[in-house]
Amino acid sequence: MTVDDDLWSAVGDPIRRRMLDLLLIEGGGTATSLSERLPVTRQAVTKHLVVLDRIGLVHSTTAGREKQFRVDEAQLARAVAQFTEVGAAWGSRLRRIKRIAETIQRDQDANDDIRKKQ
Amino acid sequence: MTVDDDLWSAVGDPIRRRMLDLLLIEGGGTATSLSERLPVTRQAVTKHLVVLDRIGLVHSTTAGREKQFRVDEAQLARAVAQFTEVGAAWGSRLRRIKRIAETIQRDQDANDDIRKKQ
DNA sequence: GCCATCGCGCAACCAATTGTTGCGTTAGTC
DNA sequence: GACTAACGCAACAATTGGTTGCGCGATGGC
Repeated sequence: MTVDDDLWSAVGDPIRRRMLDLLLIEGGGTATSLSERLPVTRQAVTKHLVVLDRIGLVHSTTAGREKQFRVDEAQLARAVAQFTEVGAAWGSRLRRIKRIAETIQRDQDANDDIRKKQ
Repeated sequence: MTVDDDLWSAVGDPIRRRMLDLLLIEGGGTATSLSERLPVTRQAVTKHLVVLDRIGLVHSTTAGREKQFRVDEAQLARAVAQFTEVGAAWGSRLRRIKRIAETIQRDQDANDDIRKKQ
């Protein structure tokens, strides 16, 4: 499996990443409910949902006047796998980069802990 | 550290990812040398290099009429850390996603092995 | 020294993506 | 039956990623 550009670029957009976050946290949502927590209009959210739907990262079910979206977990897992794959591809110098990356990640986790305790 | 949208979207572009690949493999390169191995013109590559330079993923040194670019490994490591961070954010909410992703990755690695042996 | 050429930078232009506003339609609610 | 909530669609603007075309400074063969 080579890197899937469509999948990657879909997740590359910061708004779409936040949408996936929200859908995961709340176990689903509609264009309207998502737009209330995002700095864009409902129509913009709808367009993003079309993109995510087209590549299968989300699916929708219509109930009455609501159109509920939820994440396709298997597909999202594929995306996560791509991140690690690209990360792995980076390096004959990977070892060094990976070590640095892990340090950054550890610092990050430490900061999260501090923040959590406040 | 929250996710850095600029860093992410810089690496989100497939052409820029390939550019980083090439720069890593060959230890550097110019807009012209990169464009020879990419399906876009030199001018397009230049624009991408500007983007990568602006966020510090690459640096340039001018020598005569050539402008040599090389990757900033620390910055690239930060990018890799972001991938794992986002992956972890989704994974922590859904253990299952993480498990599936790891399975996909293992399959991927296995395929790589096979390919290598041929 | 001179001139062909190589690598770059800049500007104009085109197409796709991402956002907006405005309006129409359909499904529930009173 | 009227009101409202959720949605779809269309027109438009801004940004982004690509192209072509041109000009300029550095280099190297003669």
